Amino acid sequence: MTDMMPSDTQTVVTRFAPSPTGFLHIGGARTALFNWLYARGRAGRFLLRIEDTDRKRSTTEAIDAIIGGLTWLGLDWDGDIIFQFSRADRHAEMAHSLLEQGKAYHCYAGPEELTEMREQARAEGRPVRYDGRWRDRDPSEAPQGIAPVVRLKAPQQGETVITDEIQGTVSVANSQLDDMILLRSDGTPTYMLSVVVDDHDMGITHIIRGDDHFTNAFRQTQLYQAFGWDTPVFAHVPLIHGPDGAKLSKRHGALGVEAYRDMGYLPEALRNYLLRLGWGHGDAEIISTEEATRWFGLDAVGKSPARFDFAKLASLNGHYIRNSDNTALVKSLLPFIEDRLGRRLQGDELDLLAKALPGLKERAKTLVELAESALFYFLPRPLALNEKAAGLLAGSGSLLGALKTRLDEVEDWTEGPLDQAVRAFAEENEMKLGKIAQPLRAALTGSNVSPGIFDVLICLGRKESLGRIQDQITKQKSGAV
RNA sequence: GACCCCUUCGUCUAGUGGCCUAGGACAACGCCCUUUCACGGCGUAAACACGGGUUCGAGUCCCGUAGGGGUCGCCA
Repeated sequence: MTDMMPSDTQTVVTRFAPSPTGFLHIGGARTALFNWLYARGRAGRFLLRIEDTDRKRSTTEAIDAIIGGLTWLGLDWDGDIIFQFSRADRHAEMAHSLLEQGKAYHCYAGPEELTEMREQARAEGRPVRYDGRWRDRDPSEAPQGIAPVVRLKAPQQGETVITDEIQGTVSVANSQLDDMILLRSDGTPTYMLSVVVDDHDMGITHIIRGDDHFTNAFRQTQLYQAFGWDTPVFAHVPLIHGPDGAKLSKRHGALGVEAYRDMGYLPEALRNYLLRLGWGHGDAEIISTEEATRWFGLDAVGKSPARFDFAKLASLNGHYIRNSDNTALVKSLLPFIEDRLGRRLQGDELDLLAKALPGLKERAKTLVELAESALFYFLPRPLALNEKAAGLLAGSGSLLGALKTRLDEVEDWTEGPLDQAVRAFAEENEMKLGKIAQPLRAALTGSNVSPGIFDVLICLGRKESLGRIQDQITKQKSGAV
């Protein structure tokens, strides 16, 4: 394995090469992350290439989604984005040079003929592949009026070996590989040709990609050999499966990274989670970007597929939320709150949010949860109560009234005096603090769950707190009569 | 079907022949902390797919079986 590595003096160049046929899904995001980490940790370059040679399925929306996803994740690439289709002439030119050298040939078998060939092979239980029927035919036999494709004249004897940094050394008999199409009948290059030429021209030293490309590596190796080029280092990363163990595909639960953003996950949490999916470094779980670039290597990437587990992502996300800088957190949280509130937050409300955030962020696993837990601060009086809060108040009798009388006397609305007043009130009534705090919490927040009660009292302020308590007293009285 | 790959607690993983009566994390459960919920602390339960070898000794090496996955496009 080691002797296949390029010499130490060569700079590492990796690339992420998605096809713009949909959003940036979670597997692609991890592939991008691994490539980014590998290059960044080795003072190398990380390039982005959009594989848009399928003109029918490539969309600008998908390109935007991929760029947006990478940007949100914080994975920056070096230089300009390469659009593969813009290099089609170069790819075709290389195919023609192979044709001239007799290493490729024209094939006149049309789509129907090939389908028929495959169906028959399948029916007879034979391997399903092109049988090379035009490989050695004389050009004079070419039928008129049919545009041919160009196929590689691949070796039929021996075997093709790839040395993969993750999968190890694997060989396949050349008899298993058919002559791949290089140029379509309209003269445009296929993926197989384009990747090889681009990876070579871009000076890619390490190809880190999903395991679904593993068998492609054999065909690509044959192409590298036909061109007389050295192969880059291959590293095929096992795929990510869904929670049920089935393949995580776009139609089976795979989501775009923007969906994770909308669910309230932080990019640093998603990055940390993705990094640990299929890769490990001893017992390390919470891994900073700096540590990740320092530690990441292909030798520690596992060989088996991993299942996606939302619970662990959520746990990591909670950690990153708790440890977020408040100013930055407010910025990412604000859209979630305003979206739920249906309006923008005013200046003094922003101050309130900043003040309340430390108490709030302790208890949320996503920005969605965080936003919902913050909502009560901004809702107008009188507050609607959830079921449990209503139950707490119903069972508290005249407690609120007596408590309010006591709180009315507190002029210095800060933790010390408030704490003192409420505790004194509890002692006088021979009640545990919880018996008082819970109804108070219900009146103040409309819920049975919230940050510490003194924190809430202070953030809300004297006037608003007293007002909210009075609302419930009034409601109780009217209800009693 | 053919070719190739994979298999340690429910999940992600540590483990590269003796340090393993298999470690960590998430989830679960219990206890503590406590004004609720979280956080935090402590603890419990939980795995080397199976069968053969090799070896003084195997989770670690080899073979087979079973299960899972990937690929087999004029898609990428």
